[in-house]
Amino acid sequence: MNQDNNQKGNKSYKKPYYVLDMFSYPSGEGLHMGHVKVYTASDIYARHKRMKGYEVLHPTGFDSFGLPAEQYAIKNKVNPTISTKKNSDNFLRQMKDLKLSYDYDNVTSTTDPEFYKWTQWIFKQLYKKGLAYQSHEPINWCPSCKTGLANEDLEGNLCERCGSVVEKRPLRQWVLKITEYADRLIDDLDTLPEWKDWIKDLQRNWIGRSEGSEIDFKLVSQRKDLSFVERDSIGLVGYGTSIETELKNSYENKFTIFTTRADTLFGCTYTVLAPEHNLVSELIKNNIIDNRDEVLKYIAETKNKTDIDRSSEGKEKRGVRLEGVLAVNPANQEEVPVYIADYVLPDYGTGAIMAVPAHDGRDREFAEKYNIAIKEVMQNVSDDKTDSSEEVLINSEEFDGLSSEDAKNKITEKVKGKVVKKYKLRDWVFARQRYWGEPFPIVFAVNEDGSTDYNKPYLVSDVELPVKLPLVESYEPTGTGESPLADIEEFINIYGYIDDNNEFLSCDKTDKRAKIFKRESNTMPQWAGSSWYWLRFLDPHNNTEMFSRERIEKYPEVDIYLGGVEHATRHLIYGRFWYKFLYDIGIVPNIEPFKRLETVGLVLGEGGVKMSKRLGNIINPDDIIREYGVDVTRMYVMFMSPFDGSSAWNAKSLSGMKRFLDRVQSLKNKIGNPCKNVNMMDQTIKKVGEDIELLKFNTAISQLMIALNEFEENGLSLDEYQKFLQLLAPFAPVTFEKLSKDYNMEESWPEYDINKIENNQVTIAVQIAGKMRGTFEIDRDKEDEEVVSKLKEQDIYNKYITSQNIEPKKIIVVRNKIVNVVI
RNA sequence: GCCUGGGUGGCGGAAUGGUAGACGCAAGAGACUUAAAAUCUCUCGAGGAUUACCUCGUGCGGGUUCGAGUCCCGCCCCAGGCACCA
Repeated sequence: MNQDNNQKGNKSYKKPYYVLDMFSYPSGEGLHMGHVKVYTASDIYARHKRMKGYEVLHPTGFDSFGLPAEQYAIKNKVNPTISTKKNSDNFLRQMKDLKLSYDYDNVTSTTDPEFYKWTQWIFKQLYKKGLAYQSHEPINWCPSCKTGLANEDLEGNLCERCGSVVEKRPLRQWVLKITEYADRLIDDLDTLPEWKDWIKDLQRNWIGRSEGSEIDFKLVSQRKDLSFVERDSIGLVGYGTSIETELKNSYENKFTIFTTRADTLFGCTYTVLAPEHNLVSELIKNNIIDNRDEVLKYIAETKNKTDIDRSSEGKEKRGVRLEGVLAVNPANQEEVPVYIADYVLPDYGTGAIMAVPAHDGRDREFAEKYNIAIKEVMQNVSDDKTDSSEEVLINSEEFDGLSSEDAKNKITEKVKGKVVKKYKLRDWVFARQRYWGEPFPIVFAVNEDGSTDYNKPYLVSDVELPVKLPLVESYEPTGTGESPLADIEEFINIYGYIDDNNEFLSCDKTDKRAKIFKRESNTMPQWAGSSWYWLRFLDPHNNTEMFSRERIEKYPEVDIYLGGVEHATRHLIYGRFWYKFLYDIGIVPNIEPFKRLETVGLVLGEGGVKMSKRLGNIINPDDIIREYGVDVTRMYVMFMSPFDGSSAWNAKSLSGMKRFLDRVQSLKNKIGNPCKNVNMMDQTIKKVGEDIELLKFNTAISQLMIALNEFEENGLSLDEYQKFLQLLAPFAPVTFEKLSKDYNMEESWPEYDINKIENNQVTIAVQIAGKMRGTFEIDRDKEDEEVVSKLKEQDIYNKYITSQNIEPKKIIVVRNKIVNVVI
């Protein structure tokens, strides 16, 4: 409350405040009820802040790159620019219908070249800092969308957008090194006290940091013929010599495992490599494995298995032993078998594990299946057997009795391992083989034979930004893993030269310096624009800078950011990553972009099911506004549940809100003497203001209803009437405008008198033996003794205590609230 | 399996450890009306007494406390996220 007092005193200075809601993808369907809920909430919040004297920045715009527009374009042969414009205009029309108080003069869109110029510029900076690189590793390929996808775009093993099973496909990609920011993305969550803990958990979980050790295991060959020779060397003359020679040259190698439980190293009874592990193919190539065919068969099976196949097998752990080799446990030099198994993932940790079946459930399951030894090395010393944190080492001589944590370090040190951190988060696959996205500011040199030399990329000079998307006739992806842009000769082939900054500048073909280059044909993913859009919102018409210094200093961070939870692990991680990067290169002043984050709950269809086209239960905001008016629509959506809760649409409840606003219209007739209940207005001002701050719009509205009930019954003064209208204004702007115009009212938030909030009389509840028995009235803040003596005058006390000849053991008085008689 | 969030009337939902069910919807009764709609008044957790009283009641079982929807322990169920992460 205290920080809100800035409207007093210096009138000319208004404290800046940035209220942002997640901008929308302008679909052909128009706004849905979910939009109405978030946007109305942020609008009420913004209006309230404005009334309290803040200089509120409340912008909107569109995230208009993306597949649906492109698919529409493919089908109808129209450039997505056109359909996108049409849809955005419809969205804006609806937003205005809803009386959302955005700054409509500064609406911008990610597809605006003046916008994506800066998206390209940021990419350039990432590239310059070594945070953008090309990769040919197998990536997730959606055969239906015909494009590569980031891990974040998958649901299980399915394309998040179309539900197709994705394949792994090696494809040239641009990748951003988000993993380099993984620690900061986790650690800096601690600097965000206004974020909900569960959202932070979601992000931590997604990034998935685990701290552990990397330990080398020696791999030695153990040819079957060795044991054969040893057994038979006495008898088989002439055969032994050659084998001995071969043994001397025998294969020796090593591999690195990752573990978070280095303390259990002594309990390792086998090791597992991912079937895809490089060492496995090397062993096969060098003919070290005795059961080569079996191993190859298993590897092939793994390749063909999708994640769905695997889980349908109940995640039973299967694997194949690599016959002929053994791994040496560096802690005790024990030789243990080596397996390959698909429960070890190639792209996490080092793709190899030490298995400790005694202390890991998965390893135990596997060991039991293949009859591998299980060796206990930890003992629980806690009284509470469920507390696994109090384990000490046993069976290791050297380290006996050490606690788990100490043992991790000591053992890692002993075996010359490394303490390392690993993440689930992968680098961000930042290229799509599609038309409707930001082109990369990249060209490639051309080989003598005319082919593109992808090893020689050059950044396009700033003066040539934006690299504009060309107009094309066909938007269909090639399907060969290239974007449709690859076929547009006029776009792809470009003459120019490399300037002093080692950047590409185009020039005329006839220019002496002119050489042919080829443009990058991939485009950026839809997440690119949304990773920084709120910064462009500061200054969308600035055609020389991303935003002016003055603007970023005024609004260095978003004060409150409202949107859907579904963005917690993608947009909000990408956005934080880019913002941190921009901080590192001195563009923005903070380490975190969003000071307070609030997530909206779902608006479900009647009966509590999701609204969907298939079920035909979609409620169209336009229809509701037409039938009931804007204010009823806004207030009903706010009243139906708390902001972060989800609840079902109920057409009948909607008419209750209409009743409320109708009654407000006729409240004017009750103006006269001040309300008998002198506290009502002040209580309401306090409650509504506080609830808006907490986004508890449902209880704010209920307080307005309580006030209305009171005023209808007991009348109200003109002053009370005007204050009531002001409180209503952020919720029901149309009603406010209509009713306030007779009074020449200022649109400011009324103040309350804290001394008037509380009644002089309070109701004390009487509890006898812990049960409620009645109440009595007494002056506020009376001493406990007075409360007790008043209590003893009560009939209820007589009935339960005096007349029963009971002597209370104790009487507990809670000031202004309750007395409890303990008997 | 792991991590979150949640479970309160017929429904949406209120309750800094202090009168459970605010506010609203639906339902019932009544008033107005030729009638209906709208509007207004009253009732509305369950059971029993039927005047103003008692008993039970916030997913289940324990516990802490003068007092628990709220805190602790153990379960069950629902929703979301992650998912063989070593």
